[in-house]
Amino acid sequence: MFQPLDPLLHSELRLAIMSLLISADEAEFPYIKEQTGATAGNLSVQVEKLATAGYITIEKTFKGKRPCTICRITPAGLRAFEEYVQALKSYLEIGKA
Amino acid sequence: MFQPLDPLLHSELRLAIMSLLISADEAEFPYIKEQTGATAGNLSVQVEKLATAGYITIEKTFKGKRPCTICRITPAGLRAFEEYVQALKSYLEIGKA
DNA sequence: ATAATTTGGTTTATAAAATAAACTTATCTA
DNA sequence: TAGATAAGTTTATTTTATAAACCAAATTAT
Repeated sequence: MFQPLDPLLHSELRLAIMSLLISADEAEFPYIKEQTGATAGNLSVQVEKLATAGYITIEKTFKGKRPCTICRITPAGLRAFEEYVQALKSYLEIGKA
Repeated sequence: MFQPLDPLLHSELRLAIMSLLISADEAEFPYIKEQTGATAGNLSVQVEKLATAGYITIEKTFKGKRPCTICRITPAGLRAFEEYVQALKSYLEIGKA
């Protein structure tokens, strides 16, 4: 009946992060922060969780002299996102099939 | 960019409950329990939360001699669900619009 | 030059949420 | 009548989300 929802993706902020990375394919920490409206602390924690799960990668480089954290989605992350969307449909597609 | 997700609906179990009630329009506690696979305790708590928010009603009657708890969705609940689905789309519809 | 501010974060503590375990009451059944 | 089952509720535990506090380096102001 209802397919289980990946708890890692069923989170407003983490879902937003994944959504951004899918369309942008690469994004800097401050940009994600701005787009999601998250605090830096919260974002840091959630990004770390996604990386630990292998859904994204975190590259720490420099932009001139300032540190620059770049996030990218992984193939596993993309798959997980797609499965999550499929699972969600079992809750949303009312009376269909 | 991303629309906020009603935290009351952004929960696997509560979303399943709402989904059931939308298609069934009326459901008994044990039926919801069976369909969602939730424990009675968890279900009791979550159903109570939805009722407190005015998203569903809880009618306590009897079926023969045994107690029987019937849940129904309210117009406000239906609206909230629809808004939730709309909001979700801002996270899922990648690269569209 | 150095003090204050801003940038770019991380770590840690707190608040909220989900979940299950334990309990209650009443009804069947052996 | 003793034990099991049904139908929940209440309470406790665990997990999660979130924000507050912190840190280091770079920039700006005095």
